[in-house]
Amino acid sequence: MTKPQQNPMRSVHRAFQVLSELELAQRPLRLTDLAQRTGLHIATTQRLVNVLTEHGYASRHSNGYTAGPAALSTAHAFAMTSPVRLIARPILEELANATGLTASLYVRVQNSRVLIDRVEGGRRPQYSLPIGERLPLYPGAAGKVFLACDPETDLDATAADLAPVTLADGTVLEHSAVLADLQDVRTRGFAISVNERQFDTTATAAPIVDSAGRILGSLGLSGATAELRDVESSALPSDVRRAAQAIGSRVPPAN
Amino acid sequence: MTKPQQNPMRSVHRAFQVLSELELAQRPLRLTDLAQRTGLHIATTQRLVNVLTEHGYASRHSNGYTAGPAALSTAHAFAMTSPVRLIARPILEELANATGLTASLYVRVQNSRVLIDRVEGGRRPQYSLPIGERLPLYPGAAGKVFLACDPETDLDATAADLAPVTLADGTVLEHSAVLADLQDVRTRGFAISVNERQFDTTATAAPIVDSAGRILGSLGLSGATAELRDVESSALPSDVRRAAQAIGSRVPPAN
DNA sequence: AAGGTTAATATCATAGAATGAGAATGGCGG
DNA sequence: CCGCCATTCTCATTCTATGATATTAACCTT
Repeated sequence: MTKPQQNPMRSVHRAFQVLSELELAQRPLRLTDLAQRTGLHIATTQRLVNVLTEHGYASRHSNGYTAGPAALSTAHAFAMTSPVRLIARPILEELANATGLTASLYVRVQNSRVLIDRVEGGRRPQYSLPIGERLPLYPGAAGKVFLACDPETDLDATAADLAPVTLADGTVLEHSAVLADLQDVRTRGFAISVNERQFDTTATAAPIVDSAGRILGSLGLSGATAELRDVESSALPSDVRRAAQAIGSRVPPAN
Repeated sequence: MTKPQQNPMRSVHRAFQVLSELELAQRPLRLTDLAQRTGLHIATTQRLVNVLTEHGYASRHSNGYTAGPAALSTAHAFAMTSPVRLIARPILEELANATGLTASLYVRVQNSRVLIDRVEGGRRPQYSLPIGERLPLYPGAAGKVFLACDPETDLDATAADLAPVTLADGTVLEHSAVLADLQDVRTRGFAISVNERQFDTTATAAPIVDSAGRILGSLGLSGATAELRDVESSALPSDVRRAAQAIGSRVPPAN
């Protein structure tokens, strides 16, 4: 998606561009497809996927290339070493136990968020392991937080980029609605979403900020909309906000 | 570890070299450390790790760099699309249910194996999620299979590279012992390990081979040594072998 | 706090790697 | 058996990647 068409480290950037397409496709891609999607010359694409494959980040199959197993081991290393994740873990458990809801930890990667860790709250068992899932920044409480709570972000421009957005309940948000939403999140320091990204799911989220003011992640708490009719007036948002602050204060600042 | 110091795609190779060190270290590394470990110039290392960070495959913290969250989402994509994994899943469950043991699926990445999927058998609950763990090829049943069952591999040279090896029970294997072991695995078509990599763990494993004879992975079944005193004479090895063949026969050949 | 030390980033000329056009090979399906 | 599509190879040109050095920033010691 991102096309860093600048000079420096071009081939490396392109390698990750290819990898990103493999990840995005969620199905095997033929070399030609890859070349088309990335906009690179076939020969170039070929050399890049060969390197990716050699290192295990891509795999070749009968019907094309997919992401490779090396990503799994790198992900494992990340999970074992990420300070935010390690610090947040017990707090996720605490939140999930206390509320019976699902506690989730996201970090931002470029223009999306990635689910880093999750503790399911109670009843309904979890069938799929969505950890590692990549989601958009806008619809969804935990995503909005990244946009709204980053002082660097120009909310107006961002809203313009995003709009119009269609939510899971069918609502369509225009520029002004998105902007108002983001501004609201920014001033309140937390976000609430009702049936935004997933129908019948309500969530509240708050930013995890280090002492230097950088956003390290987003802490979300979600459950069935039916069970959360009174989120706005409940203590949940401030609970989440407090928990997020607790995490942030324990993570040493990046520099 | 691998140093592809050839000309083509040098910078991309180096990028993965850096990433590999980050993964291996399992702790934050400072830029200088990274440069030393990879043998690259500091300036070069810096540019590479910046690109990695920009794409989310590395993260910067107060005390150095670690692997980054993008690896998680790529890993997720891999898990959702890998044919071997998808095909093997039900068979892992079946094996684990039938035997009460732990069924594991590994694939090879360069000179190591990565745990792709696992179904725990019965009693003892699993505390850590070791999926993604990177292990050596030699000690351990599931690893040996990759070396022994690949007709391309020169067992004698491989044994020479490996020896001497110290097992978890303290045994030290010299060249001849390793060679004999590998040859045995090759002729029998499955491997057995007792207290080799983990003390008090016994395992048996067989290669997953596609119709073209390429090794796609390794299927292992493991449990406490005490419960598996009679593996050699039991039906387990051939059960595993049969299951591995079943998987292999359902995966379309790579080309 | 201030000075000394180490780490991270910027600058720049040169070498050589990366690129893309096209040709050649290899597989697959008809 | 033949033609088609995907992949791999070849090669000259250009621009990117490199590494020595200089600069800035962070850190720790006292």
